[in-house]
Amino acid sequence: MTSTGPARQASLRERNLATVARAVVDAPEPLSRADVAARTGMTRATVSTLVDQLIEAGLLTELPAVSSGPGRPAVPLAPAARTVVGLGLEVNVDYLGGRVVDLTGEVVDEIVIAENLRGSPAPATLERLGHLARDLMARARGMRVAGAHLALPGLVDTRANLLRIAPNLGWSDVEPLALLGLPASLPATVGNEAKLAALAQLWGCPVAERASRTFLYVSGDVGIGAAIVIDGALFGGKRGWSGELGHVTVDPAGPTCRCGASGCLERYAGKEVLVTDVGLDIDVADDVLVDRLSAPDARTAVSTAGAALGQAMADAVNLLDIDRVLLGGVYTGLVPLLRPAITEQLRTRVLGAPWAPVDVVPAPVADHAALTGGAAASLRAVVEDPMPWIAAAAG
Amino acid sequence: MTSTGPARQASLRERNLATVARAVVDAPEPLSRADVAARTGMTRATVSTLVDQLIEAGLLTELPAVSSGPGRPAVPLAPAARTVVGLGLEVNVDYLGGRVVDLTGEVVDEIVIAENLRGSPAPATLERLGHLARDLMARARGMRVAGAHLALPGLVDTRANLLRIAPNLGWSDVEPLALLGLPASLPATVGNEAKLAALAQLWGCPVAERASRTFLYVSGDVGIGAAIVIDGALFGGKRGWSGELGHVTVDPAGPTCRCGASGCLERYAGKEVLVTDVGLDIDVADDVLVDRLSAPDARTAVSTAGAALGQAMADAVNLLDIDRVLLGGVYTGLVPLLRPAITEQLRTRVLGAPWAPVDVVPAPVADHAALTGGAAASLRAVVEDPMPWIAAAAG
DNA sequence: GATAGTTTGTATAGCCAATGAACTTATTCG
DNA sequence: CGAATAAGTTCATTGGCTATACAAACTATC
Repeated sequence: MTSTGPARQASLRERNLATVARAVVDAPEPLSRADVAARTGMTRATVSTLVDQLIEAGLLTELPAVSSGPGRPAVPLAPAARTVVGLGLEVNVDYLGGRVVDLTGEVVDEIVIAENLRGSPAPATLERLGHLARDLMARARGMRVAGAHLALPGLVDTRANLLRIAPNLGWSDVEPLALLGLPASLPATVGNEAKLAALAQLWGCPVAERASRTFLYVSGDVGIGAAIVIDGALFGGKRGWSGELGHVTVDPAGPTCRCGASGCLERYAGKEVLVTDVGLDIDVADDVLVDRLSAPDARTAVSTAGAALGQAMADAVNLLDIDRVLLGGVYTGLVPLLRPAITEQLRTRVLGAPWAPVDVVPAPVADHAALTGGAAASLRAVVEDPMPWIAAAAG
Repeated sequence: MTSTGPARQASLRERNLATVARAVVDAPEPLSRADVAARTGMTRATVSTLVDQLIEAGLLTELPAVSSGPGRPAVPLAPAARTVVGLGLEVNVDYLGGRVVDLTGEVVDEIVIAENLRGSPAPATLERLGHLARDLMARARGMRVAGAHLALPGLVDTRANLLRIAPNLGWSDVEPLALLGLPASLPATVGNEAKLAALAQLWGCPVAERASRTFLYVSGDVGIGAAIVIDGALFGGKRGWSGELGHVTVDPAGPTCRCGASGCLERYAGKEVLVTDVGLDIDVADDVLVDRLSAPDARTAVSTAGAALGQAMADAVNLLDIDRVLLGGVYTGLVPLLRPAITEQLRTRVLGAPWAPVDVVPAPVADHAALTGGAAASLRAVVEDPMPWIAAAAG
């Protein structure tokens, strides 16, 4: 209730350090101190001291100076490689794994174990993942791990780091962090798989490829999750349960869903429906499914799913006023097939469509995006608040 | 793209002034300087200088000291009455008007003209409203008008202050601010009626009655608009077109909507449908309609509308993770009638419902809420950034 | 009814961080 | 080689918050 805290002198430092760090990390190409000053409006003197601190803390590095034109050549700055890293973890129906990413966005290390985890025992599986995570951390010796984010396919209470229910894993009411057994000093949180994957689209790839800062990310798998990103910020809702697109009603008279309601999107466009429509097994690889759905006799299956997806998306767009949708998960490869039906729905059902059509594109980061997103989220926290790292480096 | 600006020393002042102003304005009862210090974490010395400036600027006042218990009696602080005011304006299908509100939340003055404005000519009507607004400003001589917000029932591009389309007025592509002819020095914006009404729920009533800071406000009239408020901030979407709940699809095979799509919520729970269901005219007063819908023979009409409303709300809640819905407009009085059908839908369709049921309550501010909300929005801007007012008072 | 006790509000010295202007450094161009 | 140019650094100055001490205004008690 009580607004934001007081602004002390130290707050100035905090904010300006973050501003400088952001400027360098988010820049498409290396900036000099002078560039940063011009871009942020600070004086070169201020930027200089801040940059020095960020270098000292291991968050930025100086690249070799290159001279172009008259004047003293600029010293280009870039995020430091392999000094501070983030750890992304995930358990999903068909694999479990971890990925280590550094501030440059490079994947430093990863372990991914493909395996069917439907109905696996939560404690044992999470203990295995914890072991895997500790292995990764041991292999990252010399680098400081900023934090870990665990992605799970289900309803995660982000305030309590509690998994309420993950229907496809068959898990419910799990406290995953306790079972992982990570060092207590490591900031760790649990998040929904789709939301962390969305963050990967925002930060987890080279700057040029990054998604615009406002979009809806839709992740198709057995369940259909979504994440809402507005102006570079994830919109999680009150408990982090936003984006349950899979249970938006497509037709109230439709088939019953696992969730107990009727006519949910999942029953029209979920992976289970897609595979059975074309006579495949749920464990089929995504590219095989895409191939099979490209065949002429799969056209009605595809257009039915696309229409349902488009209808649900239209509802979301009408509620949220978003003009860009990224399709991830199984849908990534299906974009060309699904797009006609989707855009038709968006065109007719979105009230604002005449003035700004909605873009539907495949998600740029596809490969285990939630792992990258989880790692990137930890790193983002460092960029947004570098002060603790300065203090630690000085101490 | 380029992050936030630099933090100068002056930024500290700006932020702390805002923090103090917020603390006093949002407090349920008057706070002393010492209270503010304790609550914000600043020192009494700092708070003292800041409070003095805010008093000087006419934003706060000292109330007579009351002594209770030992020690020097505290001087209670409160928002100043009738010094700075906000102006809310609105054109809707059945009236046009303006309202002047001060920092205490009191309505200082208002002019409301009940009148059927469907199909009225936009330029003439807005010029009339402009005249009315100038009258109100003249009558508020001695008070400083912080800003004006015009509420319109339609798609408003909040970045360009452009009305794209207001189907119920029959207006399209209007630039309302130019037609109002307000003084150029007055900050003025145009907004959607439902969104400004939602802001009234947040700020426009005595603190105790204020809605919690996260809710969905649904305004039922001919159209059905909604506004999403998360943590005290309106979620407008990219252009301010969020909350088009009236065009969420209830049944893709349903009747055709004015918007061209089929089965929109508006066709099940809009006022037009409600009145024709019970044989009334569209111009009927809201309380007459409520009375008529309370009759036993209106039960199916009510439950059909409630179920549709509940289904659309469930979609919204699944996407947004909000656990409180305020019903405004015609719906305010219908809450007891509609609630059973609505909550049934929410209970079965909202994925998170087992862990946190959704509250459905009538909106606390009902009477021309958009007027109050528009005025309150201007005042909120003053509270959130008092610095310019300090400077003006000093100069 | 004077005095101790308590809390509010104000004054003053000190500190921290950003500024601006001058200065140094490193390059290109003529 | 020197003039021009731009990057980065140094340093006195300024603004704003903190801490500490102090003045003010009240209650409670002997």
